[in-house]
Amino acid sequence: MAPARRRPTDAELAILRVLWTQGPSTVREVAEEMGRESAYTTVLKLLQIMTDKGLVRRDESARTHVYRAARSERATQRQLVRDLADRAFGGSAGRLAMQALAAKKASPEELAEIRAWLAEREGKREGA
Amino acid sequence: MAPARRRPTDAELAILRVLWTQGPSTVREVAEEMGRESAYTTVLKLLQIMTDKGLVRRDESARTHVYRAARSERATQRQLVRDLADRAFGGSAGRLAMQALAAKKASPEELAEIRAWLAEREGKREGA
DNA sequence: TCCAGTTTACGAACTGTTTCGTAGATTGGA
DNA sequence: TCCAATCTACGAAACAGTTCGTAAACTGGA
Repeated sequence: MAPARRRPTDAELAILRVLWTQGPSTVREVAEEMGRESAYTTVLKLLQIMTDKGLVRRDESARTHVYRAARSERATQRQLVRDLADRAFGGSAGRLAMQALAAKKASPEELAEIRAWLAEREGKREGA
Repeated sequence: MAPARRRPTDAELAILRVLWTQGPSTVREVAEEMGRESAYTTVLKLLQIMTDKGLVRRDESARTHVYRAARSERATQRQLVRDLADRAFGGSAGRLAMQALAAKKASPEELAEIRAWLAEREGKREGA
């Protein structure tokens, strides 16, 4: 069977964030982008481990390997949200959303987006 | 200075969930509630560690100690949401909320709550 | 009093994560 | 060709989290 998908660790997530925003990158590019907080070989090792785990894919055609995220930011965020909902909100993503809105001021744009989303959903619901 | 507050680990969160729903409890009560998945002494050890970390408080007045969560479910949820927003959503709790709504079907009640919350906020905004 | 049962304390093993040093391969330019 | 720079691979240490066995303290009832 497919291996259970564990959530990315903190260090892994930090790297994935770079890959999502910068696109496919070399070890050096990732390390550079992460500032001087972690040594080059630390980033390398992480990327190697992440390759084994299937979190990133590696293009070895050139001497300097190029890594890219195996799953989209979107999909990973979903996974993490689900996971947190299960662990701390009794599985209710709705309650999680509420807390998220209450926890930090969301920008007007975000609020508008959410309203739009709710409105669209409302429309569907009426149709049913 | 105050020690940095790390987020509760998985096992810790599982115990906190019991304490939040059952109220102050003994080791045995917690262990019982968690089913037979973890041995009694595992729960005990966790609660001892959590006491050191300040995640729970221990009443030692009786021979059998009674533990209670040090922080409310609400506050802990907020912390976890903030943390996840920082780690995976560029600090945007609003985007996290969006994903939460998209990730799993929220119940009609939850959606209504969110609408109400947004409406109230809308009112405040208009006043400004 | 004595014992069986319950409790806390402690330590140790095991797993997973993170860190980075060192070694060896490869490359391009002087 | 040779060297300096750059790269990957690997191992090991440091650390955190989780699990549970064992031991010792305490309690209440026979």
